[in-house]
Amino acid sequence: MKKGDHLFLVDGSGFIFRAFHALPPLTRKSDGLPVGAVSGFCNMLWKLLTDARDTSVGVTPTHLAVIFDYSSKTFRKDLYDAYKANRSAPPEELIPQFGLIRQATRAFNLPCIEVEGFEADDIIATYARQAEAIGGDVTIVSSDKDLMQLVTPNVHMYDSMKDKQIGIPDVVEKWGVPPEKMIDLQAMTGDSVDNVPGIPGIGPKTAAQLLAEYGDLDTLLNRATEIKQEKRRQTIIENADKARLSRELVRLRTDVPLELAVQDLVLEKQDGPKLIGFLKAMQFTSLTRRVADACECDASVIDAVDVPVEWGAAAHGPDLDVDKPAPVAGGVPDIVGDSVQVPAKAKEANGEGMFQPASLAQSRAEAFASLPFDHSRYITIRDLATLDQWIADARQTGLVAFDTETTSLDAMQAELVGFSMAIADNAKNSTGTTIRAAYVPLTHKTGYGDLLGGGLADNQIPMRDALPRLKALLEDASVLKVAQNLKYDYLLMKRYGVETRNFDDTMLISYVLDAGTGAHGMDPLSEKFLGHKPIAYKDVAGSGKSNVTFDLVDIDRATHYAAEDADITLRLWMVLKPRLAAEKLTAVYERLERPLLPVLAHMEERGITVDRQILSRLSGELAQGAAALEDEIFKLAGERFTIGSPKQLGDILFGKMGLAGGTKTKTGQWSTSASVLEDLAAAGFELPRKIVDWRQLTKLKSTYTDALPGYVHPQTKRVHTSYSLASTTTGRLSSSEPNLQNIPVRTAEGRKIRTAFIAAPGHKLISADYSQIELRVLAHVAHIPQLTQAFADGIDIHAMTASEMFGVPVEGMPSEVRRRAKAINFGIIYGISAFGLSNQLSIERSEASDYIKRYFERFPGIRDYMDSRKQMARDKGYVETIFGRRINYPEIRSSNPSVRAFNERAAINAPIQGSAADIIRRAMIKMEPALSEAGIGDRVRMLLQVHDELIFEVEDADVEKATPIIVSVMENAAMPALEMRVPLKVDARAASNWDEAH
DNA sequence: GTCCGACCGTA
DNA sequence: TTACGGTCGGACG
Repeated sequence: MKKGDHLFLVDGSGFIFRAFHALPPLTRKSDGLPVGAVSGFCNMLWKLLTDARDTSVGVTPTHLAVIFDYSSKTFRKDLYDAYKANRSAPPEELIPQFGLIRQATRAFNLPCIEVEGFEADDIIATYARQAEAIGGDVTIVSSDKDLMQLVTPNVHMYDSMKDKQIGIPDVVEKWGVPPEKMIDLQAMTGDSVDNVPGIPGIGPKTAAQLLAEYGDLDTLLNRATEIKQEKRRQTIIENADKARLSRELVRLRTDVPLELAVQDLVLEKQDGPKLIGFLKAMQFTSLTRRVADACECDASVIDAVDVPVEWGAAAHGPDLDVDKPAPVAGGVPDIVGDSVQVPAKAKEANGEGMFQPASLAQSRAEAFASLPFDHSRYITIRDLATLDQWIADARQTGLVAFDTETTSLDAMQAELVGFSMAIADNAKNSTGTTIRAAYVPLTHKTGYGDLLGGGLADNQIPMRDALPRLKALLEDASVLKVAQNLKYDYLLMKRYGVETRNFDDTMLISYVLDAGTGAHGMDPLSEKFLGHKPIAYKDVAGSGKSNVTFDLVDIDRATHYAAEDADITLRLWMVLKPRLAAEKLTAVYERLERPLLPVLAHMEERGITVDRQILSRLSGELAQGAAALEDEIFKLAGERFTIGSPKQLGDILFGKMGLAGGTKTKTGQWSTSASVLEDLAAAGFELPRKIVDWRQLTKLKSTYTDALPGYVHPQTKRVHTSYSLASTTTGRLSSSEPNLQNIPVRTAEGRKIRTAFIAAPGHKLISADYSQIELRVLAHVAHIPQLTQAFADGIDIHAMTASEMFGVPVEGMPSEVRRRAKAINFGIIYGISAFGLSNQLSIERSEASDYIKRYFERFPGIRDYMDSRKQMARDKGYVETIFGRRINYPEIRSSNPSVRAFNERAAINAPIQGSAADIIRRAMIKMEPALSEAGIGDRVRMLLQVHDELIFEVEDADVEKATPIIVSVMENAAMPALEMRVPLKVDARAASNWDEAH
């Protein structure tokens, strides 16, 4: 190597992480091997080797090496034990790519360098300084800030993904200090990702300012007493040692012992066939062609080389908790199922391969796709001997599908009328189904036409005999119970003293597999997977006026309906369960979905007390207020009309009164939404203001104060909502009848409703809510250093955003500036568009565009994140949460641009909203065991969940003990499955009503 | 009776 | 700009 030579040092380890997040996911066609980073790496290398001159580097390398980390154990770990301690395991798809990129490097005939005990950065530093000393030039192919300290007039960095060269001015522009001060700057700011402590509360801005003033870190520390700001002075003095330690951690070593001298890194000629053999193995068709053209080889005669792959992934997907044995349900029955239920034909056709999850799922789907339903095989069980036999058969096969028939859709009020079972026999039978099903009527009444009606129908097993047997079956952990929407049956049976154990829920399995592709109710699933439209409930029990409760349904008709439900449920399980393993979603189902079912059932069963007197008093006040407004509205309008009719109101405002500024809804009606009315009110019109006020009062009255008392349970005197586990696309829960997730909180008037939600006598309500959980998730998934740092430092996140974007200091910031930043932050989570933001902030579209542009400049990781989610949704048809929950977007490739844009925004939002939902799910699952371990499991009762908030009812004396446990479970909910890059924060408060606790 | 759109409450 | 559920009016049969 001599003066004028040019050494390229490629940061191989850095590239793979960066490429993984920045580039669209890509898998090898033949087997799904993830190869996105490998592809990016090969393309980048090829470009550098062939026409680096045309990139922003502008020169061709004479020497080149690719550098890797040897392992995570380095000398830094000896300096500081916690260094990189909170690094989580790399994403599953990355694992095989580490090895592949090394193999790619060798295929390119390039030296592949790693040294035990040192990071790639140290090796790069050593080579860079050596080359510089000889008089050569150096380009470090990386954009990692940790390498910026190496930049000199002769050493540049190159961000290959953005094709951007980084020199001294670029470092100064980005960090406010020249490269040689980067070490001091990083020593002060620390790095939460690598666990470099730094000085708390000092970010890059402050650090740069201090360095400008004091010159370097030592001087600063020596003269720290001169710092004017009291708080800052104190933390710097207190953390001087941490800063010195941090400096040693971030300072790169330039004395790494190297086997290959810098002269040996000379660029060799490419071996075309060798490279093509590798590229073909990776199935990179276009790069293979380009390489073949360049070296004038005939790619078609070159065989793909054998590339060993370390997959590093279990068939069931990631295990989400390492410290806990996997919950076992259905291991044995799965096998029983395989060997018996698939009709003989499907077995033969698929041969041995069917024992692989994917081919089993495939063959099951085909076997059941249109297997006919034979109702004549359904029986009614009316005697104990037959019932006992069926239960024995269920024990024998270890698997039974069941369904309850009741008098109500409300599991808290329903009475058990009968139950059905379906069993898969161990019989070889090629002529028909191998599933048999039966209905056990228990409390059917005599016909309702009977004047003496109400008596029990004849020939039913008495409840007192049947119930103990049903209990024994449902509580028997050696038998897997399968049901559709089991939470209903679980709660119902719990009220009869039965706690169902070892279960699967076909609705939840479908939800985990196919969220986003349609409903997960039994009827749609049956049509979709079994090609069968089930008997409609209303055809059995009637509808409308002639609707009867199930106990009045004729037992023969009931048998057809009920037994069919159990039959369908078992078939759905056969089809869906193997897909979990085939699609690597078992862990999501077993860790996030199934265990939540009993937790929610218990919450629903507990209910919450609402004070009916408070509500009725509020109703009176609201009625009065609304009546007064009505008079004024009619006077202003000059006529009486139905204020609640948007159609009539639109005619009055924009027709009769001829107000300007109206917009139309998509059906062509005048829009009278609150924002339209607010605009008119701001323009000086009285009527719209009154309408807005009237709407608020009547909304509160009709939706809350009038409706809630109707949900008070006659026996428990409490309100029992119902949570749906499977009705959102993102993994959130929903609440209905009543919806307790939309109780007002924003206005003072609305909050009064919350005062009616009270703790039982001698108890308090504790409300514990996550602070900014979605923005924290965003910081984590998109790797936004400023956000991560701000959360680590406990800084006001919206103010920080405003400060970054508008250059306004946090202290004394006008509230309007912060408000805008806040709207932008939320916009980002929602998949921002200039149109949406301009609406939200009532500003021009062009101004909103500028904001977004500036945001992306300030936080470039955000744009990368958004692009990568869109790309993933397009490539794979789904995106996923940090715990692997999958959300499908079948319409992401729609030719309709607005449909497509909508799906893209949703695909950006879903991983954020869904990851937050997964986190609180984990907290809920862990809550009862944690409280029990502390000895207060039976005295602290979780009642409600409102997306980022949990509400508990606790005996007065236990509040002090319970609160820190609740907070800790919530804050640590992601662990140990996942170490987040940002801390989670939970605020908790206790009071006698929900308003004061919140 | 049942369905749909408009509107509005929550995170 | 994301995700929900409930109430109302009004049109349909």
